[in-house]
Amino acid sequence: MQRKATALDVAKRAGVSRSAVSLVLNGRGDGNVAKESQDRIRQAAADLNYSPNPIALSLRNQRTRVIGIVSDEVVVSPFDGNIIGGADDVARAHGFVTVVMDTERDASRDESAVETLLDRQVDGLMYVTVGLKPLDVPQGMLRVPSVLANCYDSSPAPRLHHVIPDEVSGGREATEHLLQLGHRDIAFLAGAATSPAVPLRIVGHREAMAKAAIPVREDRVFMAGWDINDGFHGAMGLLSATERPTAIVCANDRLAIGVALAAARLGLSVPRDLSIMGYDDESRIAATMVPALTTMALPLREMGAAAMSMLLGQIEDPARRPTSDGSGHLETMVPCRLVVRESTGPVPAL
Amino acid sequence: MQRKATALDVAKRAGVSRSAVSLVLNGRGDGNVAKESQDRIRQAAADLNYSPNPIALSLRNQRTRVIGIVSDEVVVSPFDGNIIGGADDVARAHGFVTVVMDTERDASRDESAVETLLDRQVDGLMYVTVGLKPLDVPQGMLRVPSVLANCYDSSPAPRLHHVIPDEVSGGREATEHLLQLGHRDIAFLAGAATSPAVPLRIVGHREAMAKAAIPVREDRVFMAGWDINDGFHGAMGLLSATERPTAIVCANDRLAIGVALAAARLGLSVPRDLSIMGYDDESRIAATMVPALTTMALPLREMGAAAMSMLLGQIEDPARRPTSDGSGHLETMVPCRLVVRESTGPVPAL
DNA sequence: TTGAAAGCGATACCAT
DNA sequence: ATGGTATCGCTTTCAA
Repeated sequence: MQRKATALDVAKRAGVSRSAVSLVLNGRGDGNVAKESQDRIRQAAADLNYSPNPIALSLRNQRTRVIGIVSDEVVVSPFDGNIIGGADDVARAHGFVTVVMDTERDASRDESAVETLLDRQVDGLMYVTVGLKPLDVPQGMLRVPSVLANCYDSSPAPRLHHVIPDEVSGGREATEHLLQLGHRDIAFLAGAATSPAVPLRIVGHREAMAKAAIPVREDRVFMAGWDINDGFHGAMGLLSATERPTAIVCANDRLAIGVALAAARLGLSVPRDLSIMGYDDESRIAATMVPALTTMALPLREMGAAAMSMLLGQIEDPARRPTSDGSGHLETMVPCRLVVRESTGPVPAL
Repeated sequence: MQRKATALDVAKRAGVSRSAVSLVLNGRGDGNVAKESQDRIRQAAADLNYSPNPIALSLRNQRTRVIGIVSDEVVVSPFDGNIIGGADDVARAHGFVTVVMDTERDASRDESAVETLLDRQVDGLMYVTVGLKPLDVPQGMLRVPSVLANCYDSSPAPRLHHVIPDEVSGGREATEHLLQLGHRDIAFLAGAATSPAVPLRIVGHREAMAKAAIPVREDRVFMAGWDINDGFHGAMGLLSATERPTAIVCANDRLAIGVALAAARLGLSVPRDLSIMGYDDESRIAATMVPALTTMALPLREMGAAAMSMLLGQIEDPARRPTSDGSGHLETMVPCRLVVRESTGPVPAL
């Protein structure tokens, strides 16, 4: 592997000095360097396939064009992977590179991940979580421009901008979809109590029911958990009763799988006898379920992109960083998206 | 954010020169610097919370301690995420950081991802794929130490070391597990034809059947696809026939979900009437299925760790890089791991 | 219009 | 034993 061409090589070939090369290649040639020299320099650079050494640039400019991303569990999750994908797209488009450190659900690794990244001189930081949650913001994040994606500063006076999904309207629109199909007895399997998304979605559900003037039966709304077996057991309880709901909204697509399993075991046909809604639009799951799952898609890519745009904005214009006086608008809320497939249908005739 | 301490700051505080600081902090103090000065230097470094600037180090040493990882689709996959997790663990333990670029299934982005990474002066490269596959190795990977994880050089004379799972024994052991439970009529839903893992697992299946002296019915082994609906339709065909298999091996856990759905719809109880095996041990799926899935776990973390160890070895000792004469052992095969849960059981009595 | 020189932070060689 | 100096590759200021 022969050494890459440096600015000096280009200068020699063009018969000028390094400074001239630098000026021209950075668009500040006009008025400083003779038109003719400019051409020679550009030609030489092209010949040698020159591009400046980013390491040297970083050292010189004190900016690395690297964004550090800390994630609580990307590497095992199809979810926030998409947030990172959206963020990375935006970063790449601006000539930045992302370095992600995953703490694998071990919050005690947060600080050290941030320090490692800071040590590497990242220009900005982003913290991404799989599920919506309050975050005990690592100290280091306050030292450089930073944003939060799918989580929010848990301190009394939030200091960082965050981007989160609009869970209330997500819950509301899910229920509204079912309402429009004529359902009146709708159950809501709401995930696990630890997630702040849960109460928000329930609020949305209640709003929709209230608007339709339908009372919410308390035994129809409960925390089930997040996994297939949770959905299964929740549904078995709901569906074995003499009076069973005609539709079930699940807090994620895996719960919906459990519900579908339960329905099949009980001889119920979906969506003829029972409508099922998922949440997340999990890739490789929702679209290929049998029947294909109607679900509420989380706007993960958009969230990642929005968070990164916000961050890059702060980096290039430090004035945009949130002020410590707690003023200003620190929240971006992205709407969820209803995806209608085949697991929901008209309410069965009585 | 006040500036970080530099070697010069430490030198001043200790009343010595930068060189002395460098020597001492790199363990080459003895014989060069007075014991007393050494102590003062170490003390000063601790006081100032000094650590060398990695950017400056990179420029100076021409090594960045950054490993570039190109992945074909991590960000949407719970699978190779684990490979990367395993790789990252090892890298971190050696003071390296990983930068991953995901091409999101667009092979035309391979070269540019590699170039971006190379441009950033990574010390080594790793290419990771979700499923086993031959790889058209990006040119750039030949310019620095590189390894392949879950894929292999498709060229006639492989130039890069690769780490892959032992699919043949995976297929064999899956079938053997069922054989031990007394099953004789075993179906094999084998994924999609495009994956090289498919024929390998089938070979394993046939080996196991042959060893048990059971003829393989050709209508019992076929490519179904990789998704839930594929498993469902495959199983509906298999299970609606008058003579149905007592066990089905699936090429992944999502297929197994489809099979379970079909079984439930047909009123078949698992594992009483039908045993189902998955493959992958996909997180959040296999362990929480109803019933919990017996499955063949892919050794993803181990593969990532093995690949990274290999790579770091090559970086610190270039002599270990594969020679272009095609000699040497370029393959590391990692065994799969049977995980027995509840979806498999004794063959039903006739 | 051009080139020489300083500096970003660290290491290694070479005098002293 | 110690400190001065060149070097890594680049940008920027300043003199010519």
